Amino acid sequence: MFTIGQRNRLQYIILGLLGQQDQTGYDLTKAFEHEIGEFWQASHSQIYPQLQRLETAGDITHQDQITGEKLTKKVYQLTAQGQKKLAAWVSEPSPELTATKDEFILKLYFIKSANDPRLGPMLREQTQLHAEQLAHLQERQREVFPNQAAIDAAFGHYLILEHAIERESHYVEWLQRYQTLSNNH
Amino acid sequence: MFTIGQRNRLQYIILGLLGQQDQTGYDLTKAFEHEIGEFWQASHSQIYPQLQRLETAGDITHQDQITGEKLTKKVYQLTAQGQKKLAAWVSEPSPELTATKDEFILKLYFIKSANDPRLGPMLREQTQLHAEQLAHLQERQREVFPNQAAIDAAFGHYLILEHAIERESHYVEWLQRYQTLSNNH
DNA sequence: GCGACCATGTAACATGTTACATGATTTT
DNA sequence: AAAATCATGTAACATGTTACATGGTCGC
Repeated sequence: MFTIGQRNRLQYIILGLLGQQDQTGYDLTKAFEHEIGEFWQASHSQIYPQLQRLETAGDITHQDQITGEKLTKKVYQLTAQGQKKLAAWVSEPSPELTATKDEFILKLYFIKSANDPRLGPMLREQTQLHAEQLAHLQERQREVFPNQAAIDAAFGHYLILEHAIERESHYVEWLQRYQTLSNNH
Repeated sequence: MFTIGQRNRLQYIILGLLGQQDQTGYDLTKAFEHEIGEFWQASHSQIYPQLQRLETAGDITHQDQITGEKLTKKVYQLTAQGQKKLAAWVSEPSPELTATKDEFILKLYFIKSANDPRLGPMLREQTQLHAEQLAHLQERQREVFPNQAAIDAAFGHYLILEHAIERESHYVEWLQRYQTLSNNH
């Protein structure tokens, strides 16, 4: 029912990011940390080899660019083939459900009784965590989408940020609903 | 911010399942397919080696049980050490956010305009998918928790099923909110 | 000159998926 | 007798994380 699949999504994300603007592996690494870090993660040790493979496959090319005296950066850009590949991926169906591997949810599964003394502290800890994440996402929304023009220019990003905010908001609400249980810690 | 970490959660889930009742690797495999498939997945090729490692570590033991003429099953059970390890894991904080790697969300990120003709079909496809999942979860809830006694006996499971239902319910609602966009397919 | 950051890689290891492999039991 | 299911494993491969490794640039 849930298939993650070995589908190498990373390559498409890189293509998508390069579709927005030419950039280096370092820039892409930063983008994964800040720009889309809420939705996908990848470290530079995955990104650099993947860039090499994409170039070999003919989906991207690069120009060397010198900074200062001799620091050589590789600025990557999509080829026509890469653009086609990206568009094909986006248009393709996504018929698979996502497996959310949430450790807290898993631990809850093994809590048998509403009177278990561990329940209260666990719920409080998660409320704290998700309330912080909610605040972070709301801050991001204010930052990235200060006006309608920003929304119109990156509508998909706006949608998924809104979705993430609502999801966290619901998560916190659900946690708080049972917060009063076992307040004895 | 999001750390998945190489924490080998599988071992704890196996301990948790064995804590509920002694069973074979085959039974555990089935449990991952049906019982907790909504929350975690693992295939038999992960489970059997992990059982061997847990036994070597002294967290579980097994008795051979003969079925029919000569089919030998290994029925695993927790040791006192395994029980301790399980309890320690549940009590431990879970301070890390879960990275939800949802391919559809990722694709949306690269949709720049509300007028993109791909948007409507994508939203409809996902609505279908998540509405089905929602129905499946609701069916599970009716099946597993037909009365208050069932809830009292597996309270954590009840909580996470409720959470998953509400999450899917919100997901569908959010998708439908933008469903009217680009109805030209 | 020093520290923070820019910039690019590889190595080792852990985890997860798909395929390969075998044989017994039960149901139709 | 055949098909479905029970039952247990290994192998090959893909993905993802942490650590190792190196050197340049920029601001103070």
